[in-house]
Parts: sequence; structure tokens; C-alpha cells
Amino acid sequence: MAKRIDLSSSFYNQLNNRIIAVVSPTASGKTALAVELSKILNIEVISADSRQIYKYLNIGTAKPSKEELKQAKHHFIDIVTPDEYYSAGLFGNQAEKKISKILSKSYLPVVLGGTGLYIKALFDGLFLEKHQSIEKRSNLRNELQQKLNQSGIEYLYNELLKFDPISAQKYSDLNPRRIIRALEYYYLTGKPISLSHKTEVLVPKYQPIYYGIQNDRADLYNKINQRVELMWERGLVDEVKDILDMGYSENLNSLNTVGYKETIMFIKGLISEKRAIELIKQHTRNYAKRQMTWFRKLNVNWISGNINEIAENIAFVFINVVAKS
RNA sequence: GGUGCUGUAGCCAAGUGGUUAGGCAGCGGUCUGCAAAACCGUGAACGCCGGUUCGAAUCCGGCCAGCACCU
Repeated sequence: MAKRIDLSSSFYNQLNNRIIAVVSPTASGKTALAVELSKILNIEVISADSRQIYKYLNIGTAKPSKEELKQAKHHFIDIVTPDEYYSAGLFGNQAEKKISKILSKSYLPVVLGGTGLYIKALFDGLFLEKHQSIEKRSNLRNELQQKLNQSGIEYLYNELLKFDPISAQKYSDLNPRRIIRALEYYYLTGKPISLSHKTEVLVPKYQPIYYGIQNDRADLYNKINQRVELMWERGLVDEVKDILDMGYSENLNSLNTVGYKETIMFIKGLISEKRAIELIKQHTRNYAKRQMTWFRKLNVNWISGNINEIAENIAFVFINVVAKS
């Protein structure tokens, strides 16, 4: 059993806005790690997970259990209903404020997550976009989506080329999402988004020291497969049925989530149970791989071993880094 | 034993005498407010043996395997 460490106020003075950030792919053991860390240090977790923010999506997002949440306090879990708007930008702002609050209580915030863009929003900062009316924007987005369906991506791309050739150059892979986003921004503000990226810069306050749970690919894929089996046994189907029964549309962004979209297909009789499970496993593996692609760009201290060893290691290393500077 | 059908990359699958099918998976990558999203790049084939032909995955014969039916 690891010893509890009480951090002195001088430690907090030396912190200089550096904080622990744990990034690891899905199913790698982040929740267990948070629990272990909370046994050693007075921490509060900033969950950087774009799916666990949703109420009712519990089993399929592998949300921490009530007991786990009791052991390690988490923020940004269950903060919106499945039909509410949320975004990386909102997360970045709110998380930064929350971190300050936690520090002011002399607790150690630990950013923990799997959503690359949320981490980026918090630590790199997105540009300073003025808050648009959500309604106005979603109308425009729908219009652009319709245009896409009618006229094809070439048409939208040519539009973008007219107003914002720099972005067009950047999105020459013709990714509809990004092209629509760039056009949307231009129509709403009259400014090319590429220009705003350069001129409306937000300076993030906190500086992460990244840690990660080391897993080899085959092990991680095994864990994922097992966890999906477990989700199914624990009643993922009922969870999804309940959510739909509450009146939430299957077309919601929140339900366009691995585990949920496949389960919806199964419930509608489009695919078999076996196929649904197989697809969830596969898509989760695909997702984990994309997460790894994202994290590889970060300067992560990958640590292997048992979860409690990793927790001790992180605590030890972080305290040393802070003490030596 | 007989008859018929099928045999194309890890999987699904189109094709047919002479230029890359395609999809999925795998692997690598992109990412500035939908990001568990949305995209981009990438390898590997025609069951075996022989024949016809300038040229066969494609036509012919035999063999093998699987499936179906018959006896």
C-alpha cells in the first residue's frame, strides 16, 4: 500500500501552472489509475472525455462507477443531456476555470482523458471565437449539409476556395466536416477562419506534463474485446433502449458513439447480436488506434506496470519535476 | 459411386481472353468549437496440374476441396 503524500503549500507555489495530464487510449485503465492516484494524493480529476459528459450514457462509455467517483472526484461527467450542445471550446474554457478552483483549495488537478481535441483545447487553446447563437449556427450548418447532399463536396470546396483559399488548401482532402466548418465561420463572421486562427489567439494558462499508461497493441485490443463483452452483459441494450424511450433521437451527435450506434442497429433489427458485438469491438479498436495517433504527437512519459505502480510513479516523477525547478 | 454448383488477398465481393474492381479489417497519417466525429494514404489475388492461344484469373481437360441433391 502506497504512502499518502501531503503536499505543502510551498509545493503549490512552485507548481507554476504545471499540472498532471494522463492521456491514454480507451480501455487502458485510466479510471483505475485515477482511483489509485487519489489514494496517494489529494487530487480531483478533470475528465477530458467527449462522451462521458453525457448523462445516461453509462455502460457504453465505460463511465466510472458511483463508488469510483466517490473515491476520486471527477469533473465533467454527466454535465449535459444527450440532446444538449457541447464542444471542445466550451470544455477548454470551463476546464481551465475548474483547474484554478481546485488549485485554490490546495488540491491537485489531474487531467485525464482520451479526447485529443479536448486536451488540445485546454492546453494549446483554440482560437478566440466569439460565441455565436447556437441556433443560428445549427441552421446554417443544416443548410450547408443540404447543399452538400445536393451539389456535392466539390461545390462547397469551390465556395471555400473563393472566400478562404488558405483553408481550402489545408482541407484539400475534401473532408466535408472541416469544409462546412470553415464556410460556416466565414458566413457567420465575414472573416476567413484561417485568418482568425492566426490573429485571434488564446493563450492557455496551464502547462501539462503528460503521462500515459503503456500498453502494447495486442494487450490493449484484448482488453477492449473483453470490455465490450462485459458491456453487453451489463445491459448495454437496455441502456440504449431506455435512452431512446426517454425520447432522445438516434440521430443525436451524442448517440453517434461507438457502442451506441451499433446497439441501435441491433435494436432496429438491422444486424444480429453477434454482429453488433463484433462491430463494437472493431470500432473501439479503430478508435483506440486514432487516439494513439493523436497522443504520439504529444511528449508523453509512457509508464508500464501495475496500475498502482504507475500511479506511484506518476506522483513521484511529477513531484520531483516540480521540486527541481 | 453419380449429378450439379462453387473455389478471387485475413474477410466479404465484382469481373471476364490483353489496361487498378470495390468494400471491410490491418498498418500509417490528418485534426483550432460535432472529435468515440469526419477524413486521407497504403499492401496483398484469382484452388492445383496440364492444354489451347502471341497472350489465360477468364476457354478446355483432369485433379483436389467445400456445398447441395441423387443412388
